[in-house]
Amino acid sequence: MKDYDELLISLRRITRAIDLYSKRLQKNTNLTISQLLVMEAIVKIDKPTPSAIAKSILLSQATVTNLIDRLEKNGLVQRKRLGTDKRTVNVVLTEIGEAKFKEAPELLQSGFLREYRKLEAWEQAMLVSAVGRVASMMDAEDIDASPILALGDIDSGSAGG
Amino acid sequence: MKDYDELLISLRRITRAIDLYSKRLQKNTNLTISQLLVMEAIVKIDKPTPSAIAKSILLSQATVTNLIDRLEKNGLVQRKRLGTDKRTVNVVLTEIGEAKFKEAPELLQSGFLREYRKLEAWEQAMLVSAVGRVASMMDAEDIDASPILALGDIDSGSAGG
DNA sequence: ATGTAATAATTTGAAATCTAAATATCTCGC
DNA sequence: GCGAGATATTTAGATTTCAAATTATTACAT
Repeated sequence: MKDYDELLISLRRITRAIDLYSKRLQKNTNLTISQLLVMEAIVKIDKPTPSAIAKSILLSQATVTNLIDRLEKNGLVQRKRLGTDKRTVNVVLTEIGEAKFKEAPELLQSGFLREYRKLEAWEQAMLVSAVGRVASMMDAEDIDASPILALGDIDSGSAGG
Repeated sequence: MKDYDELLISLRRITRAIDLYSKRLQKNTNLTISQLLVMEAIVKIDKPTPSAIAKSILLSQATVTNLIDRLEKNGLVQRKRLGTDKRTVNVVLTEIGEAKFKEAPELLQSGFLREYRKLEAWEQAMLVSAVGRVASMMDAEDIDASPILALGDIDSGSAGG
């Protein structure tokens, strides 16, 4: 039993719940949370390029390219090279995309939102702050990464997988 | 701007940090967090079968099968049909697996753990409790999903995964 | 102008994850 | 012993995600 076991389990529950919700969404609307996030970013950002979108929703550029591929294939967005710089791609919603986006479901489970909205303001603030704190501690630059590397390929010999 | 935007962003930061850590681990040790969780479960559980492992680490059976495949290919675990019931598979660590497991890295970023362990006990408890609460709210049965489920299949019983 | 470095996007390859379907085995009633 | 239904596992198919390698274009220095 590690001192962070309970936390780890809670985090896995959260991750899993989000994933399952995303998959349910896809089944019902043919859109995943990530795809919706991309669409939201397209609407929000001034001149939405893949890299700007990636930065705004915390995904890598490669992932965003992939998501845009899917959205484009489904006719919801379109790539256009508008600016003078021919490297950059601008992504816009098609009419169908706009329509779908307007009636898009929430990005968190309705069950969660119902509970969350029942809470007192101070309780919500407390949760938001706690989760934010965990996030900061999680994605901070990991200085101690070295000990891991120092063990060095614990495995330098074995099978590649 | 939605009322849960900040929370959503924090959750994405956490998810991403975990994923990146897992990938870094794989690069250095050829093991991911999920694979380590499976190994941990094998050690902890009495007669570890894929389904028991899946239940204990909150993954679907299919995912665990996949992870065991990978571990087996790398020589860290072995499948054995020990019991009288020939359907069930028992998973055991090989010697190599045991050795690797002993020197396995932590399941959360060292940077996070360092920060976490600096906190007062009450602060840790507060974070654990807050994250646990979010998890409960997240993976609770989603009653409002009814529009979807109401079609006839509340799935009483089975399936966990 | 020409070549080198930087930037934007995409492609490639690998892993995790799910549901649903397929396979193998077991239990129970007859 | 045999068939129906239950249980354990695996396979199939899809998506997300990343790093690294590629491709295309721009910016800068000589």
